[in-house]
Amino acid sequence: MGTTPLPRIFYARDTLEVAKDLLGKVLVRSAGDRKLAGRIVEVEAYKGLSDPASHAYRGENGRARLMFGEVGRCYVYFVYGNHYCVNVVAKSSRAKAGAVLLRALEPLTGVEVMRRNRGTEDKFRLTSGPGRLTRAMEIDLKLYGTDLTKLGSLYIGDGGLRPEEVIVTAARVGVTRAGQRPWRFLIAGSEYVSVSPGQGAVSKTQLPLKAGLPQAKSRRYRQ
DNA sequence: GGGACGATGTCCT
DNA sequence: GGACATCGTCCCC
Repeated sequence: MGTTPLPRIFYARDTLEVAKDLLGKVLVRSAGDRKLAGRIVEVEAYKGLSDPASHAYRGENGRARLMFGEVGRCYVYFVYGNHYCVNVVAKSSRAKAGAVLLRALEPLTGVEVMRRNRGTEDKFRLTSGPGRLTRAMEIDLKLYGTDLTKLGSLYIGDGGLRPEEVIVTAARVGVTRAGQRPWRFLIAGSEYVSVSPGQGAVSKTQLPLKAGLPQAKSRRYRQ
């Protein structure tokens, strides 16, 4: 699992569909002789020109230009003077721009390096948040524009949901410019998500999530 | 050219 | 629950 990069056609579909299908896939960071990897458990979709919360909302300018280009590349940006966030460009052929923000991972490979990078031993907090996961995985602006469909310093490998896993749909986090659009998707019951739907930050004792939350159909991407 | 603020995380109370 | 770190962008002088 996670050794073959997803092909470009995976990303050439509706942004919301790609977002949901990215759950369970594996983000891989190769840095020198090190390999860091984590399973994607939480994402958010940003729909370009029709989405006031998207950096692409104001048009094809500056850093956002990338979201109007080739799908399957990564859009990295810097926020709050402290953190990097990583997105994947994904959109149907009709859409002008679109991207999926990676919000949380389940650490798989290189956990000790991630602990060092994050300065904490708590495995549930190493990669449970967009800023945390980039810190753990050593992702910054140098990787802006990296082609994630090629075996390289950063790519997304195959994988999928386990049969019992269900996708939960929720409002996006930290978004102030668009009304509450239910464009956040996470794996129900994962102990590695950032913010549980309708609650504050996730702590170990609040988990696992159980049924009763609004849900989207669980589905698998066919290789 | 400058000021406000953000797709956040951490520490403190 | 709230302050604040800290800087790239955007938007409006």
